[in-house]
Amino acid sequence: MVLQKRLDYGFNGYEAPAVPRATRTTRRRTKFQRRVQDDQMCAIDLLATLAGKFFFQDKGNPTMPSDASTDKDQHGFVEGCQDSDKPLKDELFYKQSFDNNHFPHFSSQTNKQNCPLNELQNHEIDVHLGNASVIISSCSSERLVSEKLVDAKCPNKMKNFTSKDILGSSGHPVVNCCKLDGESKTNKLKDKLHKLEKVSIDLGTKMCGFEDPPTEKPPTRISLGSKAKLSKYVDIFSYSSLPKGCDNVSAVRRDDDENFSGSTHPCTKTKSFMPVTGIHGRRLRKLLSCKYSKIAQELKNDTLASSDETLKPTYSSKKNYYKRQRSQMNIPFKKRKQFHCSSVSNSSGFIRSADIYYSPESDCGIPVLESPLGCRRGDPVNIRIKSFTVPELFIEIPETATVGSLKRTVMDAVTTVLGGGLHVGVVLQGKKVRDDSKTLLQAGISHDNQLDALGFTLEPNVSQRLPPLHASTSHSLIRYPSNPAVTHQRTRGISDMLIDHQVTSLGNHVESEHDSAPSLINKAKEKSTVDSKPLISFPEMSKDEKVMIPVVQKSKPSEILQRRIRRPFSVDEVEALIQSVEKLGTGRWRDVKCHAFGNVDHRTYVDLKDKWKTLVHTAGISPRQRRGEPVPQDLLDRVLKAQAYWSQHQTKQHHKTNLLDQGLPIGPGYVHGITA
DNA sequence: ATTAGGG
DNA sequence: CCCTAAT
Repeated sequence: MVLQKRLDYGFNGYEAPAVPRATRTTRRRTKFQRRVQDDQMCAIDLLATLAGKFFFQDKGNPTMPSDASTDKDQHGFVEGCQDSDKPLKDELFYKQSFDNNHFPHFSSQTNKQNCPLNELQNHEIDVHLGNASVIISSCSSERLVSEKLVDAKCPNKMKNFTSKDILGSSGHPVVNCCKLDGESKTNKLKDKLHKLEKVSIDLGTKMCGFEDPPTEKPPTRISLGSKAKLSKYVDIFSYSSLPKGCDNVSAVRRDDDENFSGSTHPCTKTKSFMPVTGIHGRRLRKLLSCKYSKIAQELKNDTLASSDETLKPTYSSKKNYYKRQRSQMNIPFKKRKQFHCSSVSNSSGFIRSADIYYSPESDCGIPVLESPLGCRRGDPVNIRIKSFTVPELFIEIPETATVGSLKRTVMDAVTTVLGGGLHVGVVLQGKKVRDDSKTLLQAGISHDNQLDALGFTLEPNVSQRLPPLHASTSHSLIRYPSNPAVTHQRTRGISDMLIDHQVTSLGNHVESEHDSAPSLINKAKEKSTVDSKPLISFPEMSKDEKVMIPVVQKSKPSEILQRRIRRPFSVDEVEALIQSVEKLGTGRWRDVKCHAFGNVDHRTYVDLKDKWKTLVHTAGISPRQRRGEPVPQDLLDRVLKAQAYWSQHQTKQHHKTNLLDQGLPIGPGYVHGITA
């Protein structure tokens, strides 16, 4: 995060609103806050770009010790992700083969080789469900093109998961369930299986490059048996807890413990599948952990031949991957491409989606296993969700608000929407399918149907995180005026638009004011909706589509530190500085300040010290490389001489002898010798 | 509060 | 211009 900040700042151009410099005390107090903000912004940055939106956290317990690979934690999430590819290949790529009728019958030895549980548990971290790339659309709304692939298969036997398996014959990653034996009957194993399951899902996800036009992305498929319960189906997307009363059968996990242990498990068990708490905190991590999918791609590129070989290539590409990821993280918003632009409005206003594509044949050629209940084998339903559209953020903020507050506001808005979790709704033929316990078949979602009629809705789930709008004045509505000019901009996303807005609004009024809280307008916009209980409902979208997002305002915006405006030194100032330094020497900046800039408030001794530093540097480089108002060469010469002189003479020694205290600074002989 | 340096 | 460790 620090790096990020530095990069943003650079060393050449300072950009800051001109605001009164906070007192040191204040600055100190806000230091921490600022740092947190940086991190948050970074997170948002990632959220909005890198990831997109459907990075569902699957790791059940973030704090869970990861035995063996402790370095994973030490290296941070990114590194950790990479590390996980070690066992990853083994662990994740487990696949059951179909040659056996009964899974638990392979030798435990083989099993262990193929799927060491201890390793599995080490890598259930940073798993994300599904993947999505953020599409910043030129349309009025941000698009999340998410291509998820959740190809549920339920082979009966486990086998090594080779790269081939991973990629699938079609070249698309597929998710496979895995089965373990031995300790399978223990709860511990069950947990592991759950984790494994998650991993499997994750694996099946494919990372889409930002540069890849959506249309070029391999289609993501959701293949569920007709028997799959809708609840699980939905969970895959919503990452929300299982609906109460759900069945124990799920499309994704149906073959794991149930079949394995030979017993059925109550749905409560399934809940662990989608932990709802702590999502927020782990989200960033998740975002950064897209490596799994990335790896899958790399495996592909590396043309792996055998499962054994998969390890090497993966490792070798680790660094590169890391770099790439890093660099991508640092790409400014506007640099990130967007590709899609199409949105459809829906009555609820917050949704959309869906080009669903249906494919009667399972292109992976993997048979769908039988349901846990021992039912017949169901026909797979392949659903392709081309993209999700996230409603436009509508932010309204006073012109006097600072960029910083705007950013925070946006951040809050985004986190509110994404961090609050999303509920996925299934819409069939325009009707919302509410019964989560229904099977797809029962719900009418089968390959026999025209899946055109199938749609999904994404609904923000902010009600649980935010009190009702009217509950507190600390909430403000963020709205962003949707004007055609903006919405039609291409290759720009919400953030850019917002920034632009800010720029436009504030213009040169950079020196306007310090943080001011966004106006608390339209608070009453709240409208209760019968269906969606969210306290904060989203008004119906008008044609121009806009969504009001309540945001929690920072309690003490006034304390938010602002960077001072940049004030280039004039030649006169430089000369004064040089003269003073010649006399007083370096290392006595306080005195220099008093002597040459005593009445100049905005030039602190630190500034002068910094300026001297840059002057020395400037004098040492070729004129061509200098920037800004050119400093006369003669002045630069003096700088070098003075610098050379004072570097030879300890300034402090002279300090004792000078009479500055009396207001009669006495220049060293050097000055007289040179200037006189 | 200053100073010195790295960012 | 910011941030910090040392003074």
